[in-house]
Amino acid sequence: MELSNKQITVIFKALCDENRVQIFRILQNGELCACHLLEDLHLSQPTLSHHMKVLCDSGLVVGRKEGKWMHYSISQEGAKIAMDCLKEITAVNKSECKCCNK
Amino acid sequence: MELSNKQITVIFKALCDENRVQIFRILQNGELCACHLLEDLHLSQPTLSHHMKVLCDSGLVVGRKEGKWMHYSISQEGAKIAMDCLKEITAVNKSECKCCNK
DNA sequence: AAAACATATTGACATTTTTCTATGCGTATG
DNA sequence: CATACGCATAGAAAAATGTCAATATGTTTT
Repeated sequence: MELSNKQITVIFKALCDENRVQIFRILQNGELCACHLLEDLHLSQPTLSHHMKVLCDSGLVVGRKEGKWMHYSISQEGAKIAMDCLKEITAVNKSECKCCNK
Repeated sequence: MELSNKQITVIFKALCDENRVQIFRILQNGELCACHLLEDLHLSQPTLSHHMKVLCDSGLVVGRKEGKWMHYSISQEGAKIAMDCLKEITAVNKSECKCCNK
């Protein structure tokens, strides 16, 4: 995959804000339009719109436009990419310490 | 496990900064003390210290004090918790849309 | 065509985060 | 024991992020 440091930060920014984490919890019950998400969150509509953009940019959430509604859902492909990325970045190649060879 | 939204943000903040992602890449080659990390990064010593605190708070990195040196390494337990957390938060229980039943 | 509705964008402001210099603290070493 | 060394903390400035009110855009409905 070979994601850049910058790309990795974009993915995990999705999970760096409490409101966005809460949005994941809500979307776990299925696709939802923005106006219904808004009902469950103490946020203004523009703020929610901003968070949904961050989430879509991360790839962990996808939006589907239907008429005047935007339906958002958790992306399983995005989740897989994030998981692979997390696994890759936390993998250790060597365990001995270069400083003291322990 | 049942982590709070706040706790989840603390974990993934580790990966929301390019310098911190780079620190993971360096630590993949094994445990390293702060002064050696510093050589590979364009950061002041206090800034690195700040980032190492964020990383340790996330649980993805652990520090080991040895004399006047702090040795940092990627925590496999922390990585497992983060992966479980990511898997949990992106899991979908239902897939139909409550708005339009699609 | 006008009005209503759902969402996005703009611009301003507050908060948080990143970064640095200066300094403090503990440990080792001459 | 004084000095040097490695790292952490404090405090301040700059940059990024989160937030809202106002407004724009696009779609549906009357």
